[in-house]
Amino acid sequence: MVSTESVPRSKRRATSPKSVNRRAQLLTIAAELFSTRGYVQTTTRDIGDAAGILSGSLYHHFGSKEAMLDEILRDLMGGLHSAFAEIVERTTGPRATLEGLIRCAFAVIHDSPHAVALYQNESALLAHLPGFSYVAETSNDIAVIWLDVLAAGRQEGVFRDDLEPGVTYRLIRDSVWGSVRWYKPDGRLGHEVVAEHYLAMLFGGLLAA
Amino acid sequence: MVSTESVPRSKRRATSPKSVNRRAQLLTIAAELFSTRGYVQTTTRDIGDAAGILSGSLYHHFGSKEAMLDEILRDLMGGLHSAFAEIVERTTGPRATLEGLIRCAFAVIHDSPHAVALYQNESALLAHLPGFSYVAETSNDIAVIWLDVLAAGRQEGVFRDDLEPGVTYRLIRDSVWGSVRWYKPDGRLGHEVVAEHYLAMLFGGLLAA
Amino acid sequence: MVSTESVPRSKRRATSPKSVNRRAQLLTIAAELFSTRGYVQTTTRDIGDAAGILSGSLYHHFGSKEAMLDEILRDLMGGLHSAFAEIVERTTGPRATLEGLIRCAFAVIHDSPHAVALYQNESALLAHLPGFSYVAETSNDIAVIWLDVLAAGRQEGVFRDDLEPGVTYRLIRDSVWGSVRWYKPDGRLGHEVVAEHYLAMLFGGLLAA
Amino acid sequence: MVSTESVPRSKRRATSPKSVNRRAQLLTIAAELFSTRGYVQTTTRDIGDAAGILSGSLYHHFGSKEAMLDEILRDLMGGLHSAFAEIVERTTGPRATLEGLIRCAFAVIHDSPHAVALYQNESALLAHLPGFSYVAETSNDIAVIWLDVLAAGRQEGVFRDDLEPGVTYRLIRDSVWGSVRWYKPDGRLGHEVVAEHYLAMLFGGLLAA
DNA sequence: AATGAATGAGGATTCATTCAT
DNA sequence: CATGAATGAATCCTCATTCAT
Repeated sequence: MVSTESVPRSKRRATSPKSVNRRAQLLTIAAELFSTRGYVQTTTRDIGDAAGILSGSLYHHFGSKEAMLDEILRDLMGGLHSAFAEIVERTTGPRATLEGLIRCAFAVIHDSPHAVALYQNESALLAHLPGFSYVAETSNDIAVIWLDVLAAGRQEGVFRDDLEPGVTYRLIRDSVWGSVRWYKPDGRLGHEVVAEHYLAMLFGGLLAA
Repeated sequence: MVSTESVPRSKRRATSPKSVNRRAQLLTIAAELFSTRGYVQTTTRDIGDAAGILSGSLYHHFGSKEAMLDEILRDLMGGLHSAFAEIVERTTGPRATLEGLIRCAFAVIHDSPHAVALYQNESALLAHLPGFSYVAETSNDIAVIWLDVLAAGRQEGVFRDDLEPGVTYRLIRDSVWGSVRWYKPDGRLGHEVVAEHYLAMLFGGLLAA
Repeated sequence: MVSTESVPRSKRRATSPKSVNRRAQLLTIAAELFSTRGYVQTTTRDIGDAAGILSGSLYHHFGSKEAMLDEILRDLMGGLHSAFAEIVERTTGPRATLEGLIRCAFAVIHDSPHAVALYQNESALLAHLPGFSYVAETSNDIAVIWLDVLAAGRQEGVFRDDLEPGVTYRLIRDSVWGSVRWYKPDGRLGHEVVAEHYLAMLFGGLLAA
Repeated sequence: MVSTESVPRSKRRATSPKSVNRRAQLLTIAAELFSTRGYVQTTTRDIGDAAGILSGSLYHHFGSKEAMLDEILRDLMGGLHSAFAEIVERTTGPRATLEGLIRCAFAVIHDSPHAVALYQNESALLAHLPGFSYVAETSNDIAVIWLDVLAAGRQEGVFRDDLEPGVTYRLIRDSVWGSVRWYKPDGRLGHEVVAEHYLAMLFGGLLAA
């Protein structure tokens, strides 16, 4: 997700490496603090302390604390949207697509737990912060993608007819993303296992045959 | 909401009835603000403004802002626990019990959306606030209740054997309580309908027969 | 200036008197500090110290340091404009009017030296501060008043024909308002004396007959 | 203004010529910024930006931001004093001398508008900045020169007897130097014209014959 | 019960300045 | 000469809380 792709290894040394790394380091630190303590509860001093610099020095890299939040969320939302869009293109059939989306979501939670937690936990804040409307907007775009899959599956008779896609989507979404609060990236329960568990339950139902 | 309506002067004297009402009024206002803006973002002045008094005057009714949060959460958690315990006693069979628990949860969301949202959204805060450990504790007690039902159902062959109760519980919990973020108490979709929808999906699965 | 109009005299004791005074006191203190140290160099702590309260307590009375500056300047500019307009109405003939304007200006400097000094010294700041455009605007309105008098006097043959009103106005204005930097309100040289001196020099010229 | 123009590489080595130029360039930039935004409001970053370098790099040329201000003002005050002294020597008769001083002042405003504006606008700051007492001192020396001329002219019967030289000096000074705020060095109104206008008004008075 | 003035402990941000590279 | 990361002190402002009236 933070990709360090095709930059010629040789040229790497020159301008960016240190500064780019520093920014990324700081963002990682900030994301973790934001997600565990909450954005407002996290002081710039907390971030500075965790990074080993003074809080004022953060402003050499970022315009404000809010700018850090913005960068974290923008990365997440952008990556999320394109990842989902790609899955829709790559798969055939609503069931396969939905499986792909769900597996992808759990993978993202595994890779960027802090950013996702931030997005999950700070909804109240984000709704009121000017300049963060793109979060809700991308959220909506993503909802459209998932909804289309659910609606198509119902249309095609793959998904049950008595379940309303709008409600179904929300219920699925909350199960999936809510897992960020209990999933441990380095625990014994891998994200693929959790995904498989959820898919089994979602598709087959809780009841024994 | 800001109302200072005409309460007969005579009735004003009785200390308890009025003050009890006043406390409840203030808590309702606070819960709404806390849940929409976030606890930290809500200032005592916000609450005072909404109640038509000055922020300092809140301290005649409550010891602190935190005390208001405490009272809101204590009411919620207590009610939740006893409601769930009662359902366990009143019902027979894991399936009926689980149905009861889920219907109850959606009903609570309908009745106390703000308190539930508070509990959902402020997890990061609550984990760090001293004096609020009871929230996590009651949370745990409740988890035990639900887990017991799921485990018993699996044992009895009512629920699928390949689904691990611990994971299942979390997935169900997040779907159910997560709905507080989108459920509209005065919308056209009643809480019973949502509960029914979820139960259908949970028990029968998403796939068409 | 802060108007306490039609409130029944009897009830007056209740709310305003203290707070109105406090605001005025604080503004007086702020104006003096602003004008002697400069607006930016004056810290809210300076103001608080001078007022005997903590800097944070200023925010009980004013929304910001800038709001204090605003109130000071708004009072000055408003008073200035209406005073000049009144003089134009009350006098007849360009010479008498100009005399009136000049005497009034020196009187204002005597009465509100700090506010005038502020206006004189912080032109660079005021030009860049958003929300303070009214200062330049009122300044312009006032310039129009003075210019009209000068132009009329030249037209009527009272003032010399070889002096361009635009330039003349600026030269007069700077002499008059510039005196705020050296005039001492409690010195032996009264503002009437200074006005008379300037009028003598302005009308008759520096050369001996 | 941001120019990094093509200076022959060969010439580059000589430490003084290039660096002297660079210093002068930077001072010019600083003077302009100081005079338009105010000294305090101008950040070293502003200066660096305008010069095309980083703020930290300014410290290769100057010891501090204050040192830049100092150099600007020292140049101005020194030049001013010697120019006035020379005029006193070169002219005969109070009237001719005063004319010379005034014409010179307007010429200086034309040549160094930013430095003069700085001196005019930052009086509050300069009075409190330690190490800048020379500004007030030279100011005083200059005042003595002008005062002597005025007093001599009055003594000799060239200037009116009813005008007190001390007050007269201040009124003249403010008109003259105040023009820095509105005079446009590249406008259609040349500084000689303005000087002539002022002299006509000052000597002959505003009233028509 | 409520007011309104004040406290005091932060918290985000700015900025001149330093220094290793 | 210039960079860019960092410092550290100061500044404006916020806000829960107290208390005399």
